[in-house]
Amino acid sequence: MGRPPCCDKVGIKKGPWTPEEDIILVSYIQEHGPGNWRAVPTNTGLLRCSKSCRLRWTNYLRPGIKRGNFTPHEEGMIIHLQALLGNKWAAIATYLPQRTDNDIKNYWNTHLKKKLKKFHQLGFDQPHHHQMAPTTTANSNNYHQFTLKSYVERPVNNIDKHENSSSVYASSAENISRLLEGWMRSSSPQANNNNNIVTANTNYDPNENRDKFVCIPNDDHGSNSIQCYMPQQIEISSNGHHELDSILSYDGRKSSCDSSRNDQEKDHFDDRKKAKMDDDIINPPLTFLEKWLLDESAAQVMMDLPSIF
DNA sequence: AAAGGGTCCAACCGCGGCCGT
DNA sequence: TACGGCCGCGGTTGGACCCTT
Repeated sequence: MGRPPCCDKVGIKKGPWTPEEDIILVSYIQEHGPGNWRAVPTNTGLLRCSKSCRLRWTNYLRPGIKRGNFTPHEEGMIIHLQALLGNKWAAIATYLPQRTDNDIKNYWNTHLKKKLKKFHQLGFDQPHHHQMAPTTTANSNNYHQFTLKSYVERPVNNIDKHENSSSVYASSAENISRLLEGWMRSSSPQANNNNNIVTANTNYDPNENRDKFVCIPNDDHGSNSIQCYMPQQIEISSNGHHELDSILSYDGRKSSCDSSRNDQEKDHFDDRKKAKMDDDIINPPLTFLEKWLLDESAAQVMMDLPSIF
């Protein structure tokens, strides 16, 4: 037998969220943490399905979300990562803390696709001397021929202090307080209590938050140190190199997350992986992403993009 | 000033994998 | 082991807003 349904469809509210609903949701999550979405509508009295609650939290109320225009740096990363990973927006979002997968997806569909199309029409669609992603997805684009240097060299200390993990909840408070601006002024004592809760949260579980960045230590390639946002999956080893499974294991023929791989294939895959890991201990490799980011040969092309657009 | 078209983005939908029962 | 709900993801939609004519 399965679980009981998370919610019944009858009486479920749809459409835009009200500030009141946001407060209820944020207050609840502050107390209980994100997760167990099935219980959220029941415990909060929200007339929303669990899915809607999760989406609202993930795409709007979650701490550390940055709204507004994308920077050229972010644009470059999206273009780059889309070329590498395809339309894996959630995966791309792990490299862009503060941006949701939904935001990235929207931005891609509304801005970048057009820009790149225009870029192609300007005659930049011939194969470049630098083919960066032989294992890229089936997307029949040539975006992979570009690379962007700017975000590779972005020092961590340029990152706004509000972006670091110790203040992620402050960002959430900003989000919702901005949202609730005006409403709070004329609100009841209850609303003021909620406001206090919103701004005073300390219960946020960092393990639930993908909005993290780590500093990749200097490497030995005669390059500036790489300091960029990286997803949680990265493990920094003692020798300063890191393993990025999601990239390293990416195979253009078959994704590493393809659960349809049969056991035999999996065994071979595991053997190869183990052999590679052993080899890596002796010769710590640059990850595919690192190699890509460090390749300066095509950097200038991408740097010129803004002026072209 | 109004109409029509375009743009943007929050939210919904449907699917597939995971996991509890 | 099978069933069925939960969760996360990518694709799509609808309505508000903006721009052009």
